[in-house]
Formats: sequence, structure tokens, C-alpha cells
Amino acid sequence: MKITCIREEADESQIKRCKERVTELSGSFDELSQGLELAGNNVRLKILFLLYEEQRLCVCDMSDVLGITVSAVSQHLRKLKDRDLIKPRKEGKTIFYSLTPQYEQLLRPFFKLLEGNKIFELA
Amino acid sequence: MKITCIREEADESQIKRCKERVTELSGSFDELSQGLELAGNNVRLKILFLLYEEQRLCVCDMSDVLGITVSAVSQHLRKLKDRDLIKPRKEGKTIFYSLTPQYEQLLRPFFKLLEGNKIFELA
DNA sequence: TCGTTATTTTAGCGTTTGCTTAAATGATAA
DNA sequence: TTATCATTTAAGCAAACGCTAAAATAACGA
Repeated sequence: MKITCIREEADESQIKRCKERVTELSGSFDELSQGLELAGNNVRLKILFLLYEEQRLCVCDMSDVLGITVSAVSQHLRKLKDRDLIKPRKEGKTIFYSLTPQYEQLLRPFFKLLEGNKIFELA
Repeated sequence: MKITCIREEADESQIKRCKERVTELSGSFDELSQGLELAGNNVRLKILFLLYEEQRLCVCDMSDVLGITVSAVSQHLRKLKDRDLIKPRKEGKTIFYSLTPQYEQLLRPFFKLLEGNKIFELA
């Protein structure tokens, strides 16, 4: 496995700078990429957005809205919960999920775009 | 497969509202989730951030910086290019990649957080 | 207690991902 | 042309993903 590519005209100082940057921000890359990976699934993005608009929903209703089994939704919710994107709150028989404040804030720019159906206007 | 969950206390109007929302924003969910999925990979997030900070880099240098083979980097770049997150530009023997303006803009909030190593401050 | 309701967990499956190695382009310079 | 450099593509594989169906919890009410 040849990892190091030595271009003749490579800018060594740039490469060094980048390597240092990647090292020092390593933890942030891990944290953020794991969050984005969760939001980067079609079903989970819908769940997150619906929680943004509706404040709270239970597994049962999400299953109905999204047209997949309760079990499938529950498995998505576990992933989101494990990484603290959402939190559960029990009320009577039912468990309602909500966005955590920090991810509501982090993802707000995207929710705003979705809200206005403005995603395609990027292009 | 039982998709519809009828809770006794379900808010039918809320469910109806959510279904309509999911339907009308369907295209935006697809578009955005596909973009986030790409940014939600550790290696690709680093690539995108490095392009944000350095303006342009070639496969060869990224391979060096990230410590994976040129081939692996090239395969990530293809995915990013296919969805218009980045664009190639040939200069001499070398192909330099840059962020497209629309995704530079879309992802800027995250780049700003990364820049200051502020991801953990979310919690 | 026994059902019933809401949810989670387990098992299993087909598909997709990300990587490596090796082969294939493409383009430049001798 | 041939050789070399930069990059991409193909093949193959182990691991992860997302789903369903079925079993397991958990908690409430008759």
C-alpha cells in the first residue's frame, strides 16, 4: 500500500499544514461526521424535521406518517438517542421524542431550508 | 407487516398534517439527505473542510494528508463530484478539486464550528 | 391476575459501503 | 514512439446498514 504520493510540484508546507489541521481537529471531525451521518439518512432526516416542526412525536405515529414498521422507526430512534440528537419523555403509556436543544440549533439552518422547500434553490 | 399504528389517543389531525408535509417536501428530503450522507463520512468531511480552508487540493496530496490510498480518495471524490459538492479543474498534469459555491455556502455553518474546534461546545 | 397497548430487542436477510490491490486511462516529456 | 506521472476504474471482500417478522419488555387497566 503506497500512501505517500510525492508530486514533483507538491506544496510541502501546505501538506504539512493540512496534516496538522486534521490532527488537531480529529475529535471534531469524528463528532460532526457521526451527527451528519445520522441526519444523512432519508428516514431519519424526516424524523428530525418532523420533531422540529411538531415538537414531539411517538414511535407509533412516526411509523404511521412514514409508512414503515414501528420496529424500523424504533431502531432509527435508538441511533438518534444514543448520539443525543433526540431525547425520550414518557407520558402515560406513550413515549414522546423531542430534539435536544443542541442539535435543534446545529441543524436549524437545514430545517429552515426544508421548511421553505428551498433545497433545490442551491443550484 | 403492520404499518399503521392506531393509538387510542392519537392526534389524527397532526398525523394528517405530517403526512402531507412529508409528501410535499419529499424531493427536498431526498436532495438534502443525500448531501448530508456524503458529508457524514469522516474522510469526506475532512476532504470538504480541507477544500474549504485551502481552496483547492489534488487527489495525490489528499492521499498524503489523510493517510489512505490515492484510489480510496479518488473514489470519495467521484461521489462528491457526482453530486456537485466539488468540481475538478485541470492544471498541467494535475487535477485540482474545489468546493462548489452552493455547497460551500450550505456547509459553511459546520466549517465555522470545525474551524474553531467548537463542536464539543454543543453539549 | 390476565389482557391489552406501546415500545424495544433479536434474528436474519439482502444491499450498500469503504477499503485495498491491480489493471486501465490520459496526458505530458524525452 | 516509449516512459513516466496523475488519476480513475475494476474486482473483491469484510463490515455496516436498513428493513421485516417475531419474540421480549414494560406498564396500565379490567
